[in-house]
Amino acid sequence: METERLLTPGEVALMFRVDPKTVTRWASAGRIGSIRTPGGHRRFRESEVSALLADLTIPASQSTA
Amino acid sequence: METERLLTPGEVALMFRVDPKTVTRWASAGRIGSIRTPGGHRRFRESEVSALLADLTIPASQSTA
DNA sequence: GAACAATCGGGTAATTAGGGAG
DNA sequence: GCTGTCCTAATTACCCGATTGT
Repeated sequence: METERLLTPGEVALMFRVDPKTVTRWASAGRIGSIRTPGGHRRFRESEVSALLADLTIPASQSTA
Repeated sequence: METERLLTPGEVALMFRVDPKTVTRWASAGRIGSIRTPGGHRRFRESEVSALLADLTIPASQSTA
């Protein structure tokens, strides 16, 4: 089995440079998949977060011509 | 975990001494790389911004010779 | 059981996005 | 062509006290 690395809201917040509450809001809005602990805290799949971050990343168009 | 430092439009605007709107236009024009949050807000790589800022900073030719 | 940091939930200000006219 | 300002709507950030995780 492959051990999927899980990230906390704080970790994801650091990656996107947003508030942990914002990450929670994304999960509530269904913009990102989340896993809840028995206590109600959210965890996020590292692969999904990385993919989302990469997908939303727009490189600069080099126009040094 | 290696986390790339990201900057908000407002922070970049302060660095360049321009309006945040102008920074947004640079991103739209592809003149600077950008990362969008799932909510649509932009974030910028600190390293890229610094490099661009340094590139625009033309040091007065040292005429010490 | 106790302590600490982080996350939970809800509510309110600040920032940002997008279009338009100067 | 580029930038700063005005507008409205959406998103995000910080406030609180209570619960969860380590």
